[in-house]
Amino acid sequence: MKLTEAKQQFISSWGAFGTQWGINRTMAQIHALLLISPDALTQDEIMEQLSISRGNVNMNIRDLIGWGLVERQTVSGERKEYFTADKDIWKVATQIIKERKKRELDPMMKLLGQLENIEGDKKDKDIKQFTETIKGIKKLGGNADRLLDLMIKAEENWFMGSVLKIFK
Amino acid sequence: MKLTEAKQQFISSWGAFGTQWGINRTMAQIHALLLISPDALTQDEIMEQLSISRGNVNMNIRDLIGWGLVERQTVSGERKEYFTADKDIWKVATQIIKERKKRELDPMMKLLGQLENIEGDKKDKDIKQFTETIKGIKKLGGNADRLLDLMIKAEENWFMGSVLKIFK
DNA sequence: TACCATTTTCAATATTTTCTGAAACTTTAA
DNA sequence: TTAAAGTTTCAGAAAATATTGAAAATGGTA
Repeated sequence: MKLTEAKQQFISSWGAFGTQWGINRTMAQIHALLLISPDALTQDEIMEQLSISRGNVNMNIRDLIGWGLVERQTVSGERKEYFTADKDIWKVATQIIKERKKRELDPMMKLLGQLENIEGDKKDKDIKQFTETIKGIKKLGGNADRLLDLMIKAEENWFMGSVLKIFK
Repeated sequence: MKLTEAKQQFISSWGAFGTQWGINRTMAQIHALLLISPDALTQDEIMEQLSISRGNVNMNIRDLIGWGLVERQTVSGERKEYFTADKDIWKVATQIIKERKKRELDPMMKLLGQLENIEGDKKDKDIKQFTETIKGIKKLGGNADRLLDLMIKAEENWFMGSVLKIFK
């Protein structure tokens, strides 16, 4: 397969993949483009390569920076800004986990904590089922939380090595 | 907190949570409702409790069944259909993992396999970066795949126990 | 200061996704 | 059969999201 074609496919699939995970298609595509670009790119280059507007590039880049996935670079003597993505996929993954945990899991755990104590007869089957469901989700969430923290802190080799070794 | 209020909050937050993960808000809400309902519910009860249309309930229930998260029940002598969700949260989680893996990770791995071999000079920096990025994602995907398979097959206690023990 | 290159913002627009509701269909029973 | 009770479908409407593009803001230079 030719590089140009492969690039196209990768960027477009990565965008579609992102959509399924609640990530803006363009944001995923910009990230994909930066992941496969050896050098930093300018807004104009991104606009051109993905055929999207300046405003769109600007907003999505800003989000990607907020996710800690993209960095702004300036070349001394130039006014223009360049953008790069960290190419270490393990770091990319842990960064995404870190952010989603902070943005989604943490607030959810907080909510569950508030919903744990319900007024009324503990024997009532509605109350019982509600409380048990909340408790169950909270427990799973807590475990996930610890597992993800472990991943965030771990080195890829150490983590994957240790965990997958459990198989044997 | 009163049960009615807590239910409302849980359902609405679960819906919002789902949205962020690329899951239809209503589908997540129906699932939440069934998770906290001790008895199976009919389409009409779901319509009423969530204030949504019959068509909406029907389609999302169908999807939930497709995800293996909800079951159809019939009571002998009655024409009506009842729906329940498995209340075991670990099973719910593994079922979701299983489905997402099948629907998303597997196709992605297949695509990456196709993008691995690019025609042209292996020394060219564009080709090099592209190939390395693809390789990196593929490796991470493979590890995730094995880890998730492990989770799917494991008992909660065994899995969480073994993995989290690595800490110590 | 004025000027140019570049970035940022955001109202308007376009696109995608979800939801409704009524018609068509199915099943059961008299 | 026919009817009643329930389910499914899907075209069109509504809502949610993403995108554009041009004006405003910013930064650097002479």
